[in-house]
Amino acid sequence: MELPEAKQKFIEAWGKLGSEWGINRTMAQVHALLLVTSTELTTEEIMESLSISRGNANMTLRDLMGWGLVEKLHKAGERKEYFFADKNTWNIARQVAKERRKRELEPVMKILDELVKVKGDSKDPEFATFNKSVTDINKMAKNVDKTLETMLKAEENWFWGSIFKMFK
Amino acid sequence: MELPEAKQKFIEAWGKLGSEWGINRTMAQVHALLLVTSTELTTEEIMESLSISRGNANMTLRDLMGWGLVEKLHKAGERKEYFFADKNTWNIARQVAKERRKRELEPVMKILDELVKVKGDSKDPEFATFNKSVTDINKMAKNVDKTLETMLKAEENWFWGSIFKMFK
DNA sequence: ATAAACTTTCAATATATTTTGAAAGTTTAA
DNA sequence: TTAAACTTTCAAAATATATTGAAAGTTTAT
Repeated sequence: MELPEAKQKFIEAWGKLGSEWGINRTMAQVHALLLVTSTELTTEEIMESLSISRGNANMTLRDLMGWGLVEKLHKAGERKEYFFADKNTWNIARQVAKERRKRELEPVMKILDELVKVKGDSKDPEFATFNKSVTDINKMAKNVDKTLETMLKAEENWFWGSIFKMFK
Repeated sequence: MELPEAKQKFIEAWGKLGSEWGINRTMAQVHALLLVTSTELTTEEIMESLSISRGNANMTLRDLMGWGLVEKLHKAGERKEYFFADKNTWNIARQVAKERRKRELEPVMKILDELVKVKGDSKDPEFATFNKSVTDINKMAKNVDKTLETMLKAEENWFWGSIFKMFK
């Protein structure tokens, strides 16, 4: 397989994975493109390369910057903005974990905390079932949250090393 | 907050979280409804309770059974099918992890394995960048895969116990 | 000030996903 | 059989999400 075809395959695969995980396909594709490109790219080049419109490219790049996955730089004497992605996979994973935790896990945990407090007759099977499910899910959410917190603080080797210890 | 309102809130929250993670909202809501209901429910009751059509209820329940999150049972002397959800949170997490691993991680890993093999001139920055990104992502994917495998085999206490050791 | 170079916005449009509901299919009891 | 009770299917409709592109906005150089 030649490099351009391989890049194309990577962009497609990353786009598909992204869309399966609630990240818009174009956003994942722009990210993928920047990951496999050694130079910084302009909006123009990204539009061209992925056949997307200016508006789409602009919004997507802003989103990616909002996620902390892409940065822009200005070259001396030029007015165009150049974009590049952090290529450190560990940073990418941490950044995604950080954002999703904030955007999705936190709001759900807030609701669960409310629901755990709901009082009722523990003899009532409906209440008992509700209470058990909500309490259990709340505990798991807290475990996930703590694990993510650890991951955010951790160095890559330490983190995977710890995971591997689980295999004994 | 009263129980019916609390159930409603839970169903909404679970539906929202699901849709942010690539699981269709209705599917997550039906699952949530079954999680907080002590009795088995018929298609009719689920349709009624969530205001969804028969077709939608039927397809969603089949999907949930496909994910291994819901089962049906037949009551003696009755023709209707009754549905209920496994209420063990750890089982739910494992089941979801298992399915998504098979449906999403495996196909991506297959592509990454191909892309890692692509040969090129290591003096060419374009090739070097491509190769590094793909190789790094492949490694992380393999780590995630192994962690999931461990999780699938593990008992709940052992798994979270191991995670907690990470905090020292 | 002006205009060229560039970026951002957003209403309109296109695309993708989900839902409906009525018809077709299946099973069971009599 | 037949018919009632129930489940499944799927084309059409509704809804939600993503994309376009031209106009408006901004910045910089002259």
